[in-house]
Formats: sequence, structure tokens, C-alpha cells
Amino acid sequence: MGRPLSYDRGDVLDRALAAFGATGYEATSLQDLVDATGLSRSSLYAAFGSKHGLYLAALDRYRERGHAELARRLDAAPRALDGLRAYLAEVAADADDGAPPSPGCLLTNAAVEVASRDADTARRARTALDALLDIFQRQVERAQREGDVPAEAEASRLARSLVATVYGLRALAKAGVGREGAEDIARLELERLTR
Amino acid sequence: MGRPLSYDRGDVLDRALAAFGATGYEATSLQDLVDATGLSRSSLYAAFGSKHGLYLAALDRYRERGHAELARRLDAAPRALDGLRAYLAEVAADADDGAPPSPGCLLTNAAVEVASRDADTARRARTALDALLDIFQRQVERAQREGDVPAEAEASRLARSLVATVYGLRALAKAGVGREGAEDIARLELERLTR
DNA sequence: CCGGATCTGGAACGAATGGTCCACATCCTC
DNA sequence: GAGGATGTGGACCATTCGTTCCAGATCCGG
Repeated sequence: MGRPLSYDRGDVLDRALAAFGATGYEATSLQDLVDATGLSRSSLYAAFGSKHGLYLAALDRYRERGHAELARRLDAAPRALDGLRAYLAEVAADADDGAPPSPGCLLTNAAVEVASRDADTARRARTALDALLDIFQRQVERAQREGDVPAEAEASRLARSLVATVYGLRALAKAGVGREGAEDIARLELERLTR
Repeated sequence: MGRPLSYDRGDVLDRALAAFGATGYEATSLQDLVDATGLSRSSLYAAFGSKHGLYLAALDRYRERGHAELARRLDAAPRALDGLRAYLAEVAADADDGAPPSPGCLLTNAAVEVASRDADTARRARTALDALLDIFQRQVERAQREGDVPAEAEASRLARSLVATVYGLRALAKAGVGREGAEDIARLELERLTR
């Protein structure tokens, strides 16, 4: 009953996600979000309650989609090590000067800019981190079974190291390491993984 | 001639630095800065021109002081590896739940939150990164001379890896890894350095 | 001790912020 | 096709933002 929504919630969240990812939370104004999503203020508020609510919804959307897709891609790789290599290379490519900001930045940004001030965001940053750790650990274990990573290594430690490299690369990209530097870091991490 | 300043510029910058470090750039209001520094708005503007100017001045202050002190501390360590270990442990300790935000966060925050939007900050983030790379490379080379790090390793690569670990730890700390996780990451990085 | 330069507190500014509201458009149900 | 529930656009709100300004306090050199 009543008029149906004239937009797709997922699309709106994707657009909001891109806006927040590009400018951060505080520096993205409501007007920016209106422009980015194409919705009016009232529709935005009817759907998400507040700027904060929209941000959290975008964060949730990213976690669900992003991590599910990452897990799928890594599982689909012929060897676990290939998948990890490709993913690290992709993260490193974001350090390219002219690269468009990837949505993965959203989580780094959420952790660094917002989490210390906002418990809801902190919880999501933590959840996302755990999810990523879990994904990496499973791939490391698979790589061990496939003989690419020494069997005696502790998978959980290596997963932690991978996560540190990813978050490090994201931060360094914004600090201006440049593509070669980032790729070198990714390469070294992978070399170390295999011995 | 005229009335002398009633405050110490360095102290003011340190306080502003702490405020920015705790809340980030956008979320720190001018009122917060007035409260933190104890200066009035007019004095703040007379000295720094704008909020942005104050931020940049705080960034400069941190880079000069922070990096000089770090270099000194590392040089003072009996062995280069000891110094690096202590520093990594310190960064990891910031991941403690109840830890007070360290000023080092300011640079990570500047890179992640502000640099993509502001060229002045981007330049400083880049400069700080280069300085840290340089410091680390010198210590790695020293550690090689001291026999703690394999002589055949490329010092510049290892320095890059160290920087990635530091920035990664800073971001992960805000994402909620917790102290044990952070310390484990730091420990692994050091183990890898020595073989 | 005075003249003048400088600093300082607080009031005031316009602009922009996040958020609300309502008249109207839309579209489902019966 | 009428009734009613829901969505939407845009005007509007109070608040806060960064910034400016000035009257008066302060302290230097001579």
C-alpha cells in the first residue's frame, strides 16, 4: 500500500559509499550526499534516519558485499597464493598517483578517522578486521596444503601480517608512496609468506 | 616594541597537535582548539592565520621534533636492531585498548583523512614518509654492519617494509586489533628482518 | 612615566551544517 | 476510479562552523 520507492537502496548505498570513501565522513556534507545519491534530504532521512545512519549502512553494505566478493575471488583462484598475490597487487595499484579511490579505502578511513570517536563505527571496523583476518587465514592454510607456504608456519600469524600489509599499503598510498614502492612492499610480503 | 606574546608557540602547537591527533582535522572545532591551547580565537588567528594554518604548523612541528627525536633514540640504541625493536614495540603498545592516543597518529590521520583533499597536507605526509624511510634505511644498514641483518638484503626494501608495518600498525590499532595482535605483528616483522 | 606598538578577550559575522516539515505527487488496494 | 497510505521536493529551522573586528589591557623603548 502507498507509493513505492523510486530508487534502489543498494545503488544509493553504493553511491554514498563512494562519496564517503572519497572525502571521509566529516568532510562529506549532506549536500554532497544528496548530489551523489540523487535523492532528496527527506528521502535520505526517511530511509536512513541521519547522516550517521547512512554512513553505518554504507559501511555494512561494504563489509557484506566487499568481503563476500573477496572470499569468492580468492576461492576461485587456481592456487591460494595466486589469489593473494593478485589481491595485494590490486591494493598496491591504488597507490598509483592517478588512481581512483577504491571503496576499500572506506574501511581504513572509518577506522582512522571515525572509529576513535564513534562506538558504532569502531564495532564495524573491528568486525571487518576480523572478517579479513579470517579470509586470509583460510587462504594461508590452503596455500600450505598446496605446498606454497611452509607447513610449519602459523597460519594465524601470517594472516595477521597480511592484514597489516593491506592496511599499511592503504595508509601509505594516501601518504604518497607511489606505485613502485607499494608494489615492492606487496612483493616482499609475498616472498616472505612462501619461506 | 609592543606587548610580548603571553604564550610559548611550541607549547601551543603541542597542545593543538594533541587535539588534532585525538579527533582528526575536521572533527576538531575551533572551540576545541581554543579550549586545548588556552588561547583566544584572535590570538590563534594572529599567530597562524587559520585553522588550516594551525594544522599545517602542528604537522611541521611534529615532523621536525618527532623525527629528530626518533633518529636520536635509534642512534642511541646499543645495536640498531634493539632500537628498531623498541620502536616497533612502542607503536604496537598504542594498540592497547586504554592507551592514550600518541602524537604519531597525527601523521597517519593526516595522510588518510586530509591528504587526498589538501595538497599542503599531502606534501607534508609525503615528506614525513620519506624522512621515516630514510631513518629506517640507515638503521637497517647499521644493523647489517652489526651482523644482525643479512648483508645481502636490500636495505631500502627492508626500510619500506618497516614503514609499511608502522603505518599498518597505526591503522590496525584504530581498527581494534588489540595489543597482542599488534605485538605479534611487530615481532614477526623483526624476525623477518633478521633472516 | 609616557607614547605607541602589540596582544587579547569576547562579541559579532555570514555561511554552511545536519535535521525537520509540509504540501503535493505518486501509486497501490479495493 | 476513488481513497488512503507512502514517497518526494524544497523551503525552512536552529545551531555551529571558521573567521573578523574592535575596545581595552599589556608592556616595550626612550
